[in-house]
Amino acid sequence: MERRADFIADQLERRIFDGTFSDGERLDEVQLAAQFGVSRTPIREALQRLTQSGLIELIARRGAFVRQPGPVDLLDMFEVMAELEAVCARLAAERITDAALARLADANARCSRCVPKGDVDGYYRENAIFHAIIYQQSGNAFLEAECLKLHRRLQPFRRNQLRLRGRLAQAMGEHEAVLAALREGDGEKAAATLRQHVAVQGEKFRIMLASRTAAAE
Amino acid sequence: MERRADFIADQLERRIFDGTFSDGERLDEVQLAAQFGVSRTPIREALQRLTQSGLIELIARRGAFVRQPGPVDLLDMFEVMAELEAVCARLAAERITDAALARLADANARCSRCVPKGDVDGYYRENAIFHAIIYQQSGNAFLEAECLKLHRRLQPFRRNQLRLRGRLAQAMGEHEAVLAALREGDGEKAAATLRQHVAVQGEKFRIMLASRTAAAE
DNA sequence: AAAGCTATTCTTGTATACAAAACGTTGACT
DNA sequence: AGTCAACGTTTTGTATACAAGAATAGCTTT
Repeated sequence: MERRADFIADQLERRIFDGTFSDGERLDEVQLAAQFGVSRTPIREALQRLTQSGLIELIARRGAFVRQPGPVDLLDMFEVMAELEAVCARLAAERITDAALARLADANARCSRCVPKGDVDGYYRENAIFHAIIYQQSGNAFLEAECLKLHRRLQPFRRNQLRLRGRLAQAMGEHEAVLAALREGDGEKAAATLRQHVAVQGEKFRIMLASRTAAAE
Repeated sequence: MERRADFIADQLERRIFDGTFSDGERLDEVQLAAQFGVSRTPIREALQRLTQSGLIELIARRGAFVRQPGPVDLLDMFEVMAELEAVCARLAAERITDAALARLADANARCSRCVPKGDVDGYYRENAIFHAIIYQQSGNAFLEAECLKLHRRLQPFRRNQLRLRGRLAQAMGEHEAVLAALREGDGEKAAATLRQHVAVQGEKFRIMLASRTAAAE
């Protein structure tokens, strides 16, 4: 919306993602205002924008508190992401165009070229394109928007997952399987494959949760 | 968040829903401020809150514009609602408690008592509870929250649908089928039944869209 | 007379000043 | 000494004042 509030919201979002702000921390308006060299007004607008993404919780007359998702939250979010992508795949299987299939194959090819180089950043970029094409080809603009929103929100937590040994190659195989199912127009197969592909990324947090609850006993 | 901004956001939301503000209309800040007897500040905060629900589009240095969803948008949203509820049902089939099954049966019983009386409001209230229990029993708090958000957003468009002849009785039957599937722990059956139950509500807008495109040719 | 440019005005974006509520601290009372 | 209450401080919520960009209208020019 506004120039400065927009910029500030982006900056704050980045700092929440990279852990500069820890969970539960209260963000002081005047302090942030001084830090950005602006008044409290654009700070407050930025904070409101961030509640929208769920990164911040705004409690009346108490202030803005950083809301870092815990393992349980992340597990839930990955589960929903997996289901939403599965829906996209199922719908796309019937609605996808030949041109889009070609673009999917392209993104996949560029993806696989990154694997031997160990180019995680490059892989991640092309991977995002691959998924975005499937969202779009669902033919449902609302679904597409929701998927992009959640994908973006989970981004920082998914990157770590990609660095695990052998995960890149495995993911490539899953991409190929999804593409093949879409080519065949087999919606259920595409959905199941993509659901599993995404659900795997949540496993890390399931393990983290399991070890934590075990330690608490 | 804030007392007045919160109230104002609710009021504006109501006016958008009931059609007081038409699609594309620009909302003047000073005019609204005068109308509510407050300054521009809480008005601006309320408007920001409404962008979050997608009811308003905020364009930089141009103002706030009402975004009434068209038939295409509604069709997409109902499709996503159907899929999300299907996911809830599938997950709930494995995770639901006996107590929750009893509450579902209760809500259903209260629902069916409203049908012969033609009590649409009562039906709608109990119907919302029925669906909310299924969201909750998915065991996924994030999914539950997303479902509640979308359900709430679609509320004004669903009510009209309920007034169609025979729809209430038909919907009751679908509720019973979902409950039965959940009792059996048959996730796929519960998902398919609930998906269809919700998808029917989007049909009205598909017809509206079809007649509109036909008229344009 | 029409088109383009400029100036004025209207509206949004930001800063500051003020009000009210919540928190912490200190003091009095039991 | 402990607890509760009142006061002061800090911080959020709201109002108003100011700045900057966008729309519009009027003027000039061709």
